[in-house]
Order: sequence, then structure tokens, then C-alpha cells
Amino acid sequence: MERVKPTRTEPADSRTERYHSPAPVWSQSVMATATSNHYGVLSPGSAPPPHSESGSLQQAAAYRDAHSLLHNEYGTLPGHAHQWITALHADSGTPWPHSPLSDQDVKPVLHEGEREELQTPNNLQQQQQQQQQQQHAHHDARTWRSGSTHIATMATSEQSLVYAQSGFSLVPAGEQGSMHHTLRDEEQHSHSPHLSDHGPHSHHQQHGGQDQSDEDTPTSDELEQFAKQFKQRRIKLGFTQADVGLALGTLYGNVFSQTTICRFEALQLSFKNMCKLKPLLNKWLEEADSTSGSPTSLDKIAAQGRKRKKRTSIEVGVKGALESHFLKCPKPGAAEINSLADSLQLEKEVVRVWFCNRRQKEKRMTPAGGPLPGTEDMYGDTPPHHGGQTPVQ
DNA sequence: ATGCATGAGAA
DNA sequence: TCTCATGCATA
Repeated sequence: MERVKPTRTEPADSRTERYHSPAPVWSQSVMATATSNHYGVLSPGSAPPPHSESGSLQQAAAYRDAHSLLHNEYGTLPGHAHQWITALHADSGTPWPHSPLSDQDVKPVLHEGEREELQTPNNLQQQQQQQQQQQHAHHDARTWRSGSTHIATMATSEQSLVYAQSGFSLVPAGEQGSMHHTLRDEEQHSHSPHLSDHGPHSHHQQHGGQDQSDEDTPTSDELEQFAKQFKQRRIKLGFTQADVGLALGTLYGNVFSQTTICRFEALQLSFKNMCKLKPLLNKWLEEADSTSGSPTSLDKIAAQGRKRKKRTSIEVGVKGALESHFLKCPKPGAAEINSLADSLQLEKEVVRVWFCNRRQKEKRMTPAGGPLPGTEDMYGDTPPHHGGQTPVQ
């Protein structure tokens, strides 16, 4: 809104293939499930104002100033002191965040000093990735809002309590399995559709009392609810997504960009990612809530210095071609990519990345434009079921 | 709000 | 080289 940078560059490069191998042919079985999405889900309910920052956001303003000047072209930043005020989260073994934000770990990820990063607290993420990748190995855990029925049965009890204290009222608390503790539900419903009873083991220490921050894995429904609530609150409090992202860094040591916050609200993150961020955002909400009114001067400017390749804008026509290929083969082999890049006159890397991003997009709960009809299915490793989306916003 | 990009970690 | 979490830069 404020800073407009008409810097526009186009790829216009060349450097195409170099070697063309026989192409191993990655015929991935495209098991098109073509499940018609039926996500009526929640009622869009409210239509919050696009932006309403007024009154209580002295901090917010501060941020904006800050990163306004920081936004530079890459390579212009002076090497500074890097401080890794990060901390949080270090899963041990469970695939799902049992207790997010608990421990800290400072992870210096620096290298090549020079005009690089100033302070980019961005660790804590890699640790979990390891595990997550295994998940979908068998069936994946994201159950998005395919079957929320069984899920609700368990998590509900504790969740309601959690939110209750926060002042929110998510989860209609329809039927609560009471003390039906459960293990990582994801796994459960992924495999066995019904679950009258899971193993007698796996007792977690969740009690009907009240847990501080949810310590269990939220369901897709809950995440949705939360995301909605969050957005509303945020807006009411007069914060922008960017503000929140920075605040998280200031308060808890994890800085996030506007993008991430936005995607969270829009449910455009992976299930696991959502689960990870939720507690943080929840905390922030509580904080912001109670602090709303008192001038909390936050001082912290997230700096971002990093030489990035100029974003190559792919022309619509080319994009269409890529799309076509994607439908046929979402996972093109190197050779494929090469030839594709060649014919489209794009860098191989660009093409490769495009496919990666495209695949990632498919995996998100809310596929960008909203419910795409019939084009639902994962290629190689995704479960037949998958989420729906909430076009709200 | 999103498109293209970077990087760590795992295959 | 892919997946995933994230984010700069942009529309």
C-alpha cells in the first residue's frame, strides 16, 4: 500500500538444457480420485473489514516503519549482528506436535558473512520436517475436513476447555467423548475409519481439568475455527498480518512473515504446519487481547537480508503449458523438465521449482482459488481423502 | 493474497 | 531431487 516498487524483471534468459537423457519416464500413477469437494463447512459468518487499524496499535505502526526501510533490494544490507532469538519446539519423536513451544534451541544458521542476513530467526522447523515426511509415507495425516466426525469425538473435550479459558468458544462441543483420551488421532482416522476404541495404551496426561495450551493435535475443524476467530480478533485489535508475524518473533522468538500469517488465516498451510502455528498465534491472541489498551511498545525490527533471485514471472501462456503438463505428470523427471524448460524457454530450475510449488499447492488444505471441482487427487503419495476448503475471506 | 524462491532434511 | 516450511516481491 505504501511502498510501491515497480521493479519488474523478466526471465528472458536462455541457458536451456545441456544434456538430455533418455528420460526414465516417471509415469506416476495418477490415481485420480476426483472427489467432488463437498465442503459446505462453516458459515462464512462475518465479513470483517479489510483493514482497520486504529487506536490501539502503536506497536503495529512501529513495525511497518521498520521493515519499510529494511526492504531493500538484495545484497544491500550490511552484515550485522545476528541474533538468534529463536527458540521453540523440538519434537522428540512423535509425528505430531505434542507440546509445541516448549524447549528452545538456538540454531545458528549462518554462513557466508557479507551482505546477508541480519537477524533471521527462522529455525525450528526443520526438526519437525523430518518426521512429517514419513507420515504420508503410509497414509498421511492431513485429514483436513474430510471426515470430521470421528475426530471431533475425542479432541473436543480438552479443546473446549482450552478455548474456554481463552475466551473463545470454538467447538460446539456437541458430543464429547469425555475422557476419551486418544493418541494421535490423525493416524487413527487415516487408517481406520472408525474408532470405537483405540489401543488401551497411549494414555496422555490430559485431564478434564484444564490444560494450558492445547497439547494435543487439533482437528482440521478446530483449526478452521481458530483461524477464523484469529483473523477476526486480529482485525478488531487493529493488527495487520505483518504485525502479528513480527510480534510472534518479539514475544516468543519466532518471527513470521505476513505471508505465513495470511496463509494461516486462509488455511493454506499444511495440516501439520497449521498445528504448529496455532499455539503460537493463540498465545499472541491472548497477549494482544489483554494488552489491548496499554501501550506495549514493541521494539524489534525484523530484518531480512538476502539476495534473492528476481522473481521470474511466467507468462500466462507458458503457465498454461505448465499446467497441462502438471495434469499429465505432476512429477516430471529431470529430462522432462529439461525438455519442458527448453520448449518453454525457461530455466530448468524455474520449471523445476514451478512443479514443486505446484505440488505443494495441491497439498494445502485450501487450494488457492477455492474449491476446484474434480481436479482433486494427489499423485504419488497422498491419501484418497483430503480436505475441503473454506472460501471465506 | 499469491507467485516464484530458498534451504534444510530426507530419500 | 523432492518435500516442506517460509518468505520476498508482486499483482
